[in-house]
Amino acid sequence: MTIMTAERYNAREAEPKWQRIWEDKALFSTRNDDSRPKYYVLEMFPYPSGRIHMGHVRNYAMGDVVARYKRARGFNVLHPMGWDAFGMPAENAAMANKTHPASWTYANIDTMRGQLKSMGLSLDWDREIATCDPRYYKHQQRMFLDFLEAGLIDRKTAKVNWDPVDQTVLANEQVIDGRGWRSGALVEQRELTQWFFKISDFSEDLLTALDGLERWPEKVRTMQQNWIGRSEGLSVRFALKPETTPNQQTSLEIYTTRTDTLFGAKFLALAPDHPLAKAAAVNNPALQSFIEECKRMGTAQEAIAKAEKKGFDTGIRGLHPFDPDWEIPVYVANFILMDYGTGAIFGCPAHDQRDLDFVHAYGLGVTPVVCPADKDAAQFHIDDVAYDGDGLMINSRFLDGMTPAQAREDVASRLEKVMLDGQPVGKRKVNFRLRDWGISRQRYWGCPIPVIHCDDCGIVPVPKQDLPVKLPDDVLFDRPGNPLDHHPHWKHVTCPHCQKAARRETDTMDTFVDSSWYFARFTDPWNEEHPTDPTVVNHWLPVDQYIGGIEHAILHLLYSRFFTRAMQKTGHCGISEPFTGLFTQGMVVHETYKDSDGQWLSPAEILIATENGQRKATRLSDKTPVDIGSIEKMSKSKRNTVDPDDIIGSFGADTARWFMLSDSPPERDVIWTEEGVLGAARFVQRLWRLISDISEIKPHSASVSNPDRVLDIRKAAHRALIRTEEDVERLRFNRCVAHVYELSNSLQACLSEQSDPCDPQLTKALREAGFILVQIVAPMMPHLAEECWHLLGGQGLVAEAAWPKADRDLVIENEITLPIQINGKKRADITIARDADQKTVEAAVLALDVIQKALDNQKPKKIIIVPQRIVNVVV
RNA sequence: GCCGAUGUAACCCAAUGGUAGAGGUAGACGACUUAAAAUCGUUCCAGUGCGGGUUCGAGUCCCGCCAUCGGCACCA
Repeated sequence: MTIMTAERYNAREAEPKWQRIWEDKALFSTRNDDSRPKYYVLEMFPYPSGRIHMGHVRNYAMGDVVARYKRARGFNVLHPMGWDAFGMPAENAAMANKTHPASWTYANIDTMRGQLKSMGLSLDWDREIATCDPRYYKHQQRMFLDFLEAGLIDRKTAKVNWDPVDQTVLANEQVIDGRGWRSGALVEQRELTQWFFKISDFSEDLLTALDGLERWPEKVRTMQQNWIGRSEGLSVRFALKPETTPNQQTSLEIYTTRTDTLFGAKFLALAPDHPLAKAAAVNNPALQSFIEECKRMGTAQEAIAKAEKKGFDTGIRGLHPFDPDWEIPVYVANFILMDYGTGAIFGCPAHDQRDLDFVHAYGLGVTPVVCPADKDAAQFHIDDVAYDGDGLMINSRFLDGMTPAQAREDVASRLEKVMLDGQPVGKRKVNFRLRDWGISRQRYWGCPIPVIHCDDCGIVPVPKQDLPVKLPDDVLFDRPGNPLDHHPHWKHVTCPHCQKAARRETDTMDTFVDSSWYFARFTDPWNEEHPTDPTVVNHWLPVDQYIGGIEHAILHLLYSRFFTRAMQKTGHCGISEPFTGLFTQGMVVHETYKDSDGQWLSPAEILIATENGQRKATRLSDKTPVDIGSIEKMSKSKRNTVDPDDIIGSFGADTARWFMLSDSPPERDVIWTEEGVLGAARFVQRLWRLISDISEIKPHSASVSNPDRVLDIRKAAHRALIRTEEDVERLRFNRCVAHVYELSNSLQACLSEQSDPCDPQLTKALREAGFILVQIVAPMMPHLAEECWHLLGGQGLVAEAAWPKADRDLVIENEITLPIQINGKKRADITIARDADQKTVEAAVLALDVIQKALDNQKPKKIIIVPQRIVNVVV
């Protein structure tokens, strides 16, 4: 039976219609006083860059599936949206287009809000916040003052990239090959006094608490673990020959985790900004210029690590802690970081690649001290690759024959007893790689740091009743530097203490501060008095499911974890971990295209055709051939972006959402293809036709029935339902999509074999399956689902309907097919009762012809029976 | 450079250590059509990036390599 339906589903009419109905019924406005169990699902809020991109579509489609599903399952769901609205692009736009950062930002927000609304997301727009709104940043300033009072904030110097021509601080991304992106001038490191959040006070807790984050991806926990970088090592003071030092200094403290390699030491190395390096440079112009050169690398770790290893011999000589006759040269080296440990190390080239590269440049020699177990100690030597594995100690006097772990322990306990200047030479020390969080930015478009500098009173917090410290509107971007600093009067204020003339802090906060607590603000965004309401925030937090890009795996998530702890300490919330469930989604990528001149072309400018199985691209305008390039992250510079508006305009939001959820697992990258979108669009029509057909089936009056077919349909529907539940819970949306396809295929096959009118039992089963199909589709394609729900005559809206109850008994099979392997290769299968015991299975297997043949009258060596899984016969 | 990940059919992907295939795209053939699109039906295609190892059995676990991607503290 095929019922011809002439009409097509018109997404452009249907989608706005259902969106209006949802909005009129305020379906997604969440009340804080609802008694149902809470569920907080949050996607990382966007930066208002101008227009949404496909990455947003993917991210928000995923969150919406979870939100709609949990709502159907009876939860009071909080699913809010806002804007990460401070940041550099607004200032760049201001300079380029003479627009004000605020008007640029708010115009972008308006555009993007409209785009998000057209996606049909079940968001509570009543809670919308923008971090650049004084009603938001007022509370952030308040918490800054509370943190200051609680001793969670520090002021100290930090290195910044300085552009000497533009006279401004540059972000790492604005430094290209050691030069400023605008001026092209060689960048220098400069030290500025900056504000810091003392995140390192929480190092140990941030590390150990990772174990409790069971619903976080393992890889993110590992990355954070490595970032925090706890190490147990030893601080060792090397004696210096005083006559070789610039200041009669008698010792140099280094930090190491490899005390076992002490007898392989070839040099000591100082960071270029180590005090001893600076002192040595005073009367040494060559060293001074080497240090200058190091500073020109900027502050990015990547540049420092990739640079060729270079050093400068200071002439200072250290003495080996176990041998006063053993002199070791002290270098300044470009790869030593002042921020880590003591800013000084001893170098053992045989067992550290960086040290090895370094000695190769300066001919300091290599002595291996750890020999791998499978190598001969007399023969073992190091060429270009350092050995960092385990083994036994060699060339190390009293340590020879120990394992490195034993040697580390032995050296530590010996050096604890060796005294130098009345202090032990070695001290055990736990060290963290994690540094304090520098939040000062010398920029306009950020949250002002609410303090005042007074010549007499020092640093004075802005009184809380004076908050917010608002950004001035009348600023100019006609000269480099911070507009707050050269504003005619903004920074000139009177000291709250002594009423004398004083200056406002002109630094603003890192935008990561804004995004470190927005999830808490969403719980009570209307609160004018306080950042949060304790009852409300503790009811909603932690976020049950947080979804966002893997690029935030470390900084944003770690800062938010710190900030939540700081809020807890200052009474702004009662918990320490903000996100119990985390999911990191992959990127949206697309093919790239170049014309014959090597210019990037956008997908809209080309036509792709298949010739002899080969995909060929031509330019639409002049039919010239186009090179199809590699698949890359969508970016404006490569012109391989697809505007969600275009897709939503031509196919509808459901098609865009469906395609973004299908195919690739959500944590992986997804390739945006024209074929894929067309496939998704076709399925929208197919599903609509299928449901139309089901809704039009007429049962005949006779009671004849085909019970097997009825059961098959019911089984297919309930199996799809159960699997969808499991997969939504685990955010495996691509598999949910597959279940929908599978069920549609089954229903379609059944439908095409039926006569009209239809068996009444089967009619009932098909209608039941139709409803289930619509409900499992609803979180993914909500508009189409409403339309189908309506066709089937469902009560009310599918967005309000309770999730159907799966009948688990239906999907249990009594007989199973068991594959039979001989020596691990599949050779046969048997069908046997599900609950058959091992002996029955074994007898059935041995009775098989193939097994008899393979055994050739021998006894099997072994029979492995994995119940309900597989049988392997070893012959 | 360091840290983290990924690599399966022409393409995207699936597979608690247990039959390499759930699903989609593309292709081929057929039905419908004057024809095309759409639709429906049938069907072809890999031994899992490379090299070793553990195991009765490896896409999955371990070691080494290659390629690609994310992060590296002032992009968000």
